[in-house]
Amino acid sequence: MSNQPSSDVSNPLLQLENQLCFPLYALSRMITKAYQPLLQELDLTYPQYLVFLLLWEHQELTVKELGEKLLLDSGTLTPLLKRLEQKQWISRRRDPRDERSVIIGLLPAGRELQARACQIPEEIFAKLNMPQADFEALRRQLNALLTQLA
Amino acid sequence: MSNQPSSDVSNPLLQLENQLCFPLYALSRMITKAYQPLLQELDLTYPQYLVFLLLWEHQELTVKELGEKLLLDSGTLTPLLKRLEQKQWISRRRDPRDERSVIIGLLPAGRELQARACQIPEEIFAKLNMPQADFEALRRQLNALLTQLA
DNA sequence: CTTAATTTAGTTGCACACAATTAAACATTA
DNA sequence: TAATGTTTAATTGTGTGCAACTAAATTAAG
Repeated sequence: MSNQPSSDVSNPLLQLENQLCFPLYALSRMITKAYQPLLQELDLTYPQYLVFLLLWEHQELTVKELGEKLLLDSGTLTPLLKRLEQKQWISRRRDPRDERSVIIGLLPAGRELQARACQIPEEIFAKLNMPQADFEALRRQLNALLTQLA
Repeated sequence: MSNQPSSDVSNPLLQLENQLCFPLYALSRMITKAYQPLLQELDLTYPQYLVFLLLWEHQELTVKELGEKLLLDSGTLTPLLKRLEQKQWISRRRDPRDERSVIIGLLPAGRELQARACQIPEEIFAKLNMPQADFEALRRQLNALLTQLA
């Protein structure tokens, strides 16, 4: 006759509250949503922004390399990259030394996006409203878990 | 003349490595992928599993309540719930006291899924291969950040 | 050199996510 | 109570994610 959540077969391990997966899933989406208004001004989606972070740093990467770094496969990347190609922000060409590979490069308009994006990290950090130390600690912890699992 | 990543305009704040968002995004997808083979045996997707976690605990919830708890809107939930209704796992009916609301309830087949799901949390925990204390600490930290931002 | 295996992108199909809009039911207020 | 505003789902359209499959190029084995 207890005043339980209303089920007598309630398994604490099966409660949303006690999952690790859910806050990861929800936080990931919330942070993506925090980026959205900033990225909208650049006409970029969040995964497209991640691709550009890599291209701004490396100039050229194959689809395979992008997939390894972002943990995304060609089923996701190919249509995404084709949309960026249509906007003339990136180039796609076969590697002449290995025709299986497609090399993604920055076009001038894509390179110029960097200047407009460079304030985004600070603006996001301000939105999060977290102490810098907590931010760094969490980032390192999540990165460690990520490389351990990948 | 330094041996930089190959760009002279490289902004550390714009490197994938230094983002908090990326490990969250990638970890979330990796954990979803870890659930996939277990959920496949129940013919469930990961977001559908989250809906059932709530329904097993609360028996009945409106679409609005599900959306508040999962941070999802009706554009995501309505088609997802209709698929579960087609499988005869849940019921969807208007609240007679407020015809705007749709009440989602468990049907017998949906309730019986719980017995088959109850080993999943342990199996996932084993896959993660993390000390229990780390798991709990991370879960609490992410939940705190989530409620702070939401 | 030829066959078999592997690697790499692309394609297809399905299920989210979410912004934007619509429509019905309910609440408020003049 | 009539007009206005709010709440709640549903709908539409776009863009991921990802499993499964295909096809072309390369490599390895015999």
